[in-house]
Amino acid sequence: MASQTLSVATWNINSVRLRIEQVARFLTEQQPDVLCLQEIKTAEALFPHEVFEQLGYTHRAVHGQKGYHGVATISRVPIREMNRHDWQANGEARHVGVEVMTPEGGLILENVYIPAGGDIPDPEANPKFGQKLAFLDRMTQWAGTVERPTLIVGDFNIAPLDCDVYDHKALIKVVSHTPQEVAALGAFGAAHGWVDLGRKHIPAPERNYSWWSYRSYWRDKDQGRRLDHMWASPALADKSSAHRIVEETRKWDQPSDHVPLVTEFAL
DNA sequence: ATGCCGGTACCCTACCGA
Repeated sequence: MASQTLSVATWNINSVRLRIEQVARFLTEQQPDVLCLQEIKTAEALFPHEVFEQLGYTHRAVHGQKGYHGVATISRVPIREMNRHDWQANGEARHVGVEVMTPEGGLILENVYIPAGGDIPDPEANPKFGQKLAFLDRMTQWAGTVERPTLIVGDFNIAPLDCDVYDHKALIKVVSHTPQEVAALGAFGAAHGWVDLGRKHIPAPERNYSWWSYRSYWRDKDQGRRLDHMWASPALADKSSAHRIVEETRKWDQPSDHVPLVTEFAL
């Protein structure tokens, strides 16, 4: 049987309703088979299902909530929703897991929105930072139980490598790049042997940003960070054939502060 | 180096994002 290709995208859209036309443009131009969205900022009742339906993305798993957070996985190949983990243990909608049904036996696709963690990198002084670390701990416990080929994607809100930020020394105490978060993400990686596809295909220290602040002085000076990730089980990672960052979306009118990533697999 | 930008909810200011 001829091998099939599957392309998977992830994008923190920062309100799917406000930017539904940008999502439609992205899908039309990039043609991913599956798209994982984060920060949809809507309950499922107001999710723009009809737009995706018309574009051929007839399979959807939406874990939304009113106003904040929320994730959705939409697909033009069959998917089956598996679960909605609450790794922050407070009810926020930050995960949806699906099985992507392919002729080759399928894969598990986990869509996550890891908490940002507030401003102060100290769990005693800042409960949000503690919640971020607790989320990573629960994710790590879960990773040790993964048995099927799995792809975990989304807004990790951590830039792990020195070259994942524009100035390592300047950001070492800034939440998203602190040693404590980087170590917690490293423990997660080790728990399953995840392969960081962004760095498989765009090796360090090459520039590989996925987020730029809305503050103009950061945008203008290209002071970005690599906060968005696609990590694969080892055997699945061997099948990734191409990976790209669609940076142009950051220059569209009223853009998200994150840009999409796309990985293609030869299954 | 800074929510100064940008979003939602709800009632216009508060809260959230990283």
